[in-house]
Amino acid sequence: MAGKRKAVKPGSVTITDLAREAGVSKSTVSLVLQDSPLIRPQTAGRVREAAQRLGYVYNRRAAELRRQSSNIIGVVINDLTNPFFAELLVGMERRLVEAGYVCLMAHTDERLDLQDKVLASMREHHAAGIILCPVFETPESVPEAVERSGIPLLVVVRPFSNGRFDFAGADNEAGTRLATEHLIALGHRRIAFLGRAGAGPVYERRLAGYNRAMKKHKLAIDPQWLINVPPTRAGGRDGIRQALALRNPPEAAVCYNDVVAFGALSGLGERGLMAGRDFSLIGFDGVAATEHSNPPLSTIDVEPGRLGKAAAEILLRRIAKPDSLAVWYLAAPYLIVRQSSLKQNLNAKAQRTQRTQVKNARRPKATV
Amino acid sequence: MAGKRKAVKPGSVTITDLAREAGVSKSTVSLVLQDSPLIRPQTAGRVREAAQRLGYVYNRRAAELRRQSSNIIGVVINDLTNPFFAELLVGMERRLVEAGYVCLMAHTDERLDLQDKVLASMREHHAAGIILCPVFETPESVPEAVERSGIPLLVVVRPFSNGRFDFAGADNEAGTRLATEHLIALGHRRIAFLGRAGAGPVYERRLAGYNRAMKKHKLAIDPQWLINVPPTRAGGRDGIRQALALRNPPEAAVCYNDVVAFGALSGLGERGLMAGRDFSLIGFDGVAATEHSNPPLSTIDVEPGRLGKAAAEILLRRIAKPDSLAVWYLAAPYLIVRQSSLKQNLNAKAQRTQRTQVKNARRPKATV
DNA sequence: GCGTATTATTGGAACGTTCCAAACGGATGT
DNA sequence: ACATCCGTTTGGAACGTTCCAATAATACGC
Repeated sequence: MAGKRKAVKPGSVTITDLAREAGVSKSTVSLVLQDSPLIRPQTAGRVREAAQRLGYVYNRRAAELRRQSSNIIGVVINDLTNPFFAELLVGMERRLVEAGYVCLMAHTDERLDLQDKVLASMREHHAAGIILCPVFETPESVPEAVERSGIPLLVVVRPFSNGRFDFAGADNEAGTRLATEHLIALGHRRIAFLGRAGAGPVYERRLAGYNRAMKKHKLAIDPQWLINVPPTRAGGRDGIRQALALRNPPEAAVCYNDVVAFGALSGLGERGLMAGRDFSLIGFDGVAATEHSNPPLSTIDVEPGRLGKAAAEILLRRIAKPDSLAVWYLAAPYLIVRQSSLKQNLNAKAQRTQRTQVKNARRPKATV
Repeated sequence: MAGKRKAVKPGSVTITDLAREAGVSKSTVSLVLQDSPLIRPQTAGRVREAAQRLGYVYNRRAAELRRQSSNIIGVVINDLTNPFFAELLVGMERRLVEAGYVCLMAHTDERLDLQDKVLASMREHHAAGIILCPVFETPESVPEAVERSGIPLLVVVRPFSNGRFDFAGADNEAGTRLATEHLIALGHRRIAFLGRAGAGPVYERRLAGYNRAMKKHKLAIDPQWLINVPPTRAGGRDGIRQALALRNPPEAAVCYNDVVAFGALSGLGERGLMAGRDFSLIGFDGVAATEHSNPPLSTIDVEPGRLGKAAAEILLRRIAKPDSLAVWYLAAPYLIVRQSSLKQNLNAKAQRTQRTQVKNARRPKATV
């Protein structure tokens, strides 16, 4: 009884086969497949039964060709290895499939040529929309080309100076300002900043937040504290090594992101030092792993998963009404204090309490 | 001169437009687009020029409809948040785009209903192949349905008992055997195993390796050392807490995977303990982050990225010849010793040397 | 019974490609 | 002058859907 009648030649059973099997026209079958109320339930039943019997699978590409539509969203990410992006992607993807889309994922590895290639590919697939986290130094012509091809585009994380494109990211400057103020509030004065200088707008804003907070509290910045390392774990470790080797070493550091901070934790460890006791460290992004690093990492949380979801939603909105004004979404970051930035190590229970308090206390809504 | 002639109505310029513009037939245009040697270079030039001028973009879905082909590979992952899967995915994706494919990524979050949904979706898109990391408790009917629909299928990481499907994974038992032997060689006798019991074949094999090694060295296993926690960071932390609270506490632990081990590092830290000095810890997977945790984590490396690449290659091979025999690929894991599993903390330089030695010494090829 | 709504169904032309078979123009051979 | 062949080019029928316009079937009012 169940599905063996016709030896199922792969993908070969079509709407016309169903029509023949159910004794109706292919138009009718088509209407049934879209649950049209026009069809008498009885006939619909017959058709569905036939579909079951023949093992029919809907040919979406044929349908989309005809309808000039698509349920594919292209997502271009540059470094999935960074948990921030992984969590971002998961957030997006979840929301997108919920809305009936499917996500064509591409990884650029910070390579411009790859990015061009995958974007072209997505155009050829007539993606219904594209979410792009551009590689460093992406010329504006790239998003412009996407836009010109008529595909709704959302830029994430790294903004273009040109505000014409929808954008979703975090308020980086506010974030590092919070981070730096936190370290200052702990009594630190000699605070370093670890990151890759000149690495685009994100770095700039984060550095600016740090500068701003330092200036506000009239703290001089020794230029040596601006430690220039790649935004990787290895970079973080090297950065902390450099920092400790200075004649005028810092006693705390705000890190470009959580990954750098993890590296820094490791770098402290190899010197027998412990963040939160011998040095204060704070990360940026709020990836899940911060909660269980050794020690747990204070961070500026932008809720990557939530940001991804928001990004997806903005794109969906844009697809629904292509001509509305560009939106510029900035997630408001908040501070999470954990053991990596405590003047002295309290016992575990006390720390936990403090964390929750902070987290609940200031948890602003994201602003649009 | 460059591309502004016709106001580009999105996606609207077709092969027929090019034909008109270049004064040839659409058949000719089609041949040009596929670099057919049949066409006189001169005419080809004219066509290409026209394409440039009109901003033509190839409509892959139309072509694929006609040719009954596809360059889409579906990739179903259950937990991108685990860096192992992220690295696996990156490895696959890189290889796939290199081969001219594009990757339809879906995240199942261990939910069977979602998995069904995305697999159906991939079938509708007529994916050229599917890479599936099945959620726990996936019934065999699921891969069978995929297979029946004629789409080449590769199962990764979690095997089905039925060996009919192509599979790529790691030699889990050998891995934990290595891990356990390493801890034993360090002089440990009371060794725990941290993981989620009953969580499918991967857990079983890994546990088996541990058991085997213990038995081989005639070490009794206190049942309490089999600590049952979810395979997450929080699980690892809880696991180590439980372990330390035992009347007969272990002095070392092999962890189900690196993520669990990271949690365990954190759990040790909150007790003021340090892996490699007060306790020995080893992970499994070899994710990049192990190199820069605090302290750096000993692990059983299966090279996730390389495994992903291998998986992609197997699938590509299967697509090329659909009727060849099923292949069962097991990456041979190897031991990486880092600070988390040293009897006492040597100084940093000595440790580094030891690590590299071990790494170079035994780095077996993967077996097919 | 007959027009007339109303409800269900259907034929067939699209959508943008590919690719077969056929045709074209010119050179070559006889 | 004709057949033949080669290198190029082309018409048009697919591929599996959707959807408009048109038709068929049924119900309704009179």
